[in-house]
Amino acid sequence: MGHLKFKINSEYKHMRTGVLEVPHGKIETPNFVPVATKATVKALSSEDMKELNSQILMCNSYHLYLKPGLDVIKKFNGLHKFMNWNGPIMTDSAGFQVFSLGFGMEHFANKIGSYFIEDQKQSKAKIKKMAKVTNKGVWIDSIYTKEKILFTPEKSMRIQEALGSDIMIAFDECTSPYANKKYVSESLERTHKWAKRSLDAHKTKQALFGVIQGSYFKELRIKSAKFISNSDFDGFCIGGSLGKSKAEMHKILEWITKEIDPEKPRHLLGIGVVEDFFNGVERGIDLFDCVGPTRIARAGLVYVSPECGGTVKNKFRIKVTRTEFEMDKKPIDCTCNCKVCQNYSRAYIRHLFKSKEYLAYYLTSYHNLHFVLNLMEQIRESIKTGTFFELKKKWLSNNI
RNA sequence: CUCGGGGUGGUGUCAAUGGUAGCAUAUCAGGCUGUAGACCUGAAGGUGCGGGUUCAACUCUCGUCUCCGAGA
Repeated sequence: MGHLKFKINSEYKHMRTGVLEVPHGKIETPNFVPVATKATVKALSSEDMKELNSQILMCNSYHLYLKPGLDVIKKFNGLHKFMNWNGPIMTDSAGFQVFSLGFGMEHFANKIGSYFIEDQKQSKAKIKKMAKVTNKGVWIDSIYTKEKILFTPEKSMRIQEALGSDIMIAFDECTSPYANKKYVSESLERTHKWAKRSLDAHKTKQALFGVIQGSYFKELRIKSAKFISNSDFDGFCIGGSLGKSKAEMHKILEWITKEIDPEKPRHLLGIGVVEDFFNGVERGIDLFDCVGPTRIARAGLVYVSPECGGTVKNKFRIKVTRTEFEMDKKPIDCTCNCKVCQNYSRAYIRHLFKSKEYLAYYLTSYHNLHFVLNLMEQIRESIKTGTFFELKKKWLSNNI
């Protein structure tokens, strides 16, 4: 067991608020973990993240192992000094790259959206998959060279030790949403063996979370939840494909949370749009991470509160690059008190995008993260005061 | 005025043997859920003008307008 304390303060139905304490600080839960894959939240600095009251960041083993490499990070005694971030850091194991650079790259699938974007034509470029799974580990190509690197549970642990994260994640196989039950079942056996190997290779006091897999198969999800919960992990991650619809994702979460130790923190990997926060928290999720807020920000998509009018299709966001905002003096979000909304207009931000000015990415990334971190704070507050469902209703009026 | 060389989407293009007008960029619109991708997908948009030859003209030809260069 690593250095981690998790204290649950209040519970309301299946949801709870708590404080997760790790060497570099405390994290109030439920909370959102901004993703800083290559030791930076894209377009933002560590000082910005502090200003945004982000309580933790997530970095990535695969990417940092390739660049700058462990020698550089060891020179700084870990990521915290290297990236000038004093707060908690969790590190992903490279398990997601097994999917994203493997099946995902070959089939242009993403772990959630693949079912919902089938009507869209996919890129014409033919890309070969860059990951090959074996029982020993996974051969993943470098994205920079053609070099093939074997990632194993032991290697992932060594990388994460060098990164010095507060919370490590066990190396797993993130399976494709298209994988059939036979494959997922075999993969799950492998992931469970790897979980044991990660625990055996765990030599430091860093906390270690195990990953529950099993795709959308009830039997496999429950099996995985039991197995990981009975192992000596400090917390749980829920990974992999979460079904073909939001309804299915909610069911999967319910199967899992019933089986796992309620005293330990639960992290839902890679999930995080507005409705997911409400629906996840309601089913007992403590932490979310997601690239969504920062990725869509760089394409001009910015979050808005329901009363500020999103699009018909998605009432939580607008595309600030649209012609209709050319003369718009209003801030991105009429209720937001972030520094971007206090100081800049939609028209100006639209102009920055049209001119390809870097500031565009900064302002929209900043706002989107403020938005989700602020929303999580509201959710925490609502659990404490027993007003969660009122808040949920205000945001998701039509029961998403 | 003379001689020469040009006029192809908004822009660029020594892209198109007389035979489906291509590419880039800009524009417009979608999309992105443990970040390969400040990207991907889609749409709209053109042969300066007028004749002639031909089954068929951006392409050959005549005229005209216009731009560039040189000369007077």
